[in-house]
Amino acid sequence: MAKAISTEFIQMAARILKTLGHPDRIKIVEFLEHGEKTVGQIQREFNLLQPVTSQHLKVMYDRNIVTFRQEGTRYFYSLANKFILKILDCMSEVQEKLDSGEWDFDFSKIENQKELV
Amino acid sequence: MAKAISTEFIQMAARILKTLGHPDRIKIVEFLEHGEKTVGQIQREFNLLQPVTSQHLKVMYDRNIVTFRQEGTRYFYSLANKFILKILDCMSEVQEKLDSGEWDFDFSKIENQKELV
DNA sequence: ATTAAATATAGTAAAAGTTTTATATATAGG
DNA sequence: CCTATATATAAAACTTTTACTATATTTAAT
Repeated sequence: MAKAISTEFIQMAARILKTLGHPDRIKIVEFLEHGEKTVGQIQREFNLLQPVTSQHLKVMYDRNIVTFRQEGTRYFYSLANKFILKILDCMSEVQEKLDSGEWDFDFSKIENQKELV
Repeated sequence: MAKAISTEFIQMAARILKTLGHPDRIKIVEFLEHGEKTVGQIQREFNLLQPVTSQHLKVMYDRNIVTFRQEGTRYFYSLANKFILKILDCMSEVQEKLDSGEWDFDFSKIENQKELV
């Protein structure tokens, strides 16, 4: 059983989880695990529109998920902290368990859902 | 470096992360780690309104984060899968690192933020 | 100077999430 | 049967996200 989590930390964690709660952004963050990438590389990798890519990156920058350095006209983005790495580890660990059949999820309820409330 | 994450899994993970990206819901889920709880227990623990509590639980039920059993007029909620436990572990691990000073975050950017886009 | 490339920013409409207040449902107890 | 308790559901107002289109900014190259 893990130790209880403090209030300030919860606020921050909620922000980060919420922000990562978007398929594009999970993909981007996972891509960045392989090293820093330019906006163009990210955009092409996932077939995103340029402004969408920039916007995702901006949101993640504002929430301390990614950081960047500029080189000429290029912006190289990379992961901003180790929490993100932990979450990525967590996700791939879970996926392994699912793939191996060790764990099983019932996704039936969460398919094709739009609004919930 | 973790293994790449599959598309279907990403969809599901995004849903779960997004849903957990709310302070009340992180607290609730962490509370449920200690064992099943009734709506009333949760509500009192965190000083939430009853409908708010029910709604959080409904959203989390719909997204396969919690499950419940009914006993008379009481509903006992509990965690629905191990992914959630992993995420909780991940969070408390990160908090430990922060507490111990081993890791350091810069939260300056994310304080008092409302809209980002 | 002019143009092209890379990226950011702005604006807006639509969708989703949140909060609050009110009400309904179901079960247990008298 | 009647009432109280526990919880769910509904509806409305509000806030935040998302997606899209258009435009601005900056740097590099000619």
